[in-house]
Amino acid sequence: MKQPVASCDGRHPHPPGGGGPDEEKLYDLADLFRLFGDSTRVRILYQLMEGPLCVCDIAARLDMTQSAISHQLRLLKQAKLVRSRRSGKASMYSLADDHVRTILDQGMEHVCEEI
Amino acid sequence: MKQPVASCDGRHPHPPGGGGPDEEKLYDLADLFRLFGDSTRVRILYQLMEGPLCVCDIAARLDMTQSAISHQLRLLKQAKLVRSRRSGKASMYSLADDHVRTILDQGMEHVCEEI
DNA sequence: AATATGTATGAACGATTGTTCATATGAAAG
DNA sequence: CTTTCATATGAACAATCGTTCATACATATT
Repeated sequence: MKQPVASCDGRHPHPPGGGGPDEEKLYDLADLFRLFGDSTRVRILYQLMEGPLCVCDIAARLDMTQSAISHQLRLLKQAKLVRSRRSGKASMYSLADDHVRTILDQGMEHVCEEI
Repeated sequence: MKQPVASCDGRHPHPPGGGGPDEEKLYDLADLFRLFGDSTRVRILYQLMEGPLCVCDIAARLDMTQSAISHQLRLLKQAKLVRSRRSGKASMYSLADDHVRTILDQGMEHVCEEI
């Protein structure tokens, strides 16, 4: 199902073979967006924009179970969208970098303009 | 399950009630990203970045059935990410606006940097 | 009108996903 | 060590999703 080559230099309209641009990277791109494509995860990320939070605080703010939040945080962490550090018996989570903010902002901008 | 209020002015850390920022808009945001969260749709959009295409051409380029592509195009059109115009018996699809390009570029940038 | 070509769509099916439940792991307090 | 509090995780289940198949609709050609 997957096509072969890919790179990230850009600048290659459609390589003679005809697959399309950056074929393989497109799957990574979809994987990235898929993580932002769930309301629970988006709400978690937005909570973290205000600063680090532990799991139970996020769960409380979102009125969801600790388990549900923890599962989603695991996905976000795997994708390096959030970081975590132990603090006593709590785990403090925070946004991994400004990329996350940028992507959320861009998306929110689009949703709000909504021609 | 859904929380009440929302707006898009930004600038309100967390309204006293305690839901979070822009509660309702966050669902729209997730819905938007969800559309970018599928490799078929992302590949379609990338093909359209090079210019308008009819359904069967997209299907051919992506080596998928016409039906599969048509179904996805319907979703993309509903979300106003693509436009379509009839041209003879073919339907020509194109990106709806530059927002789509921006979001794809932003995402691709992140995937390519990938710290 | 009949045929051919391109597109749209409903139903069905398999696969993926998000939540819950139960339980395990980790860390601090008694 | 035992208990308590916070977090992590595997299994299971319902819901959602993407593709296929069959078929309907639309436009052009003969």
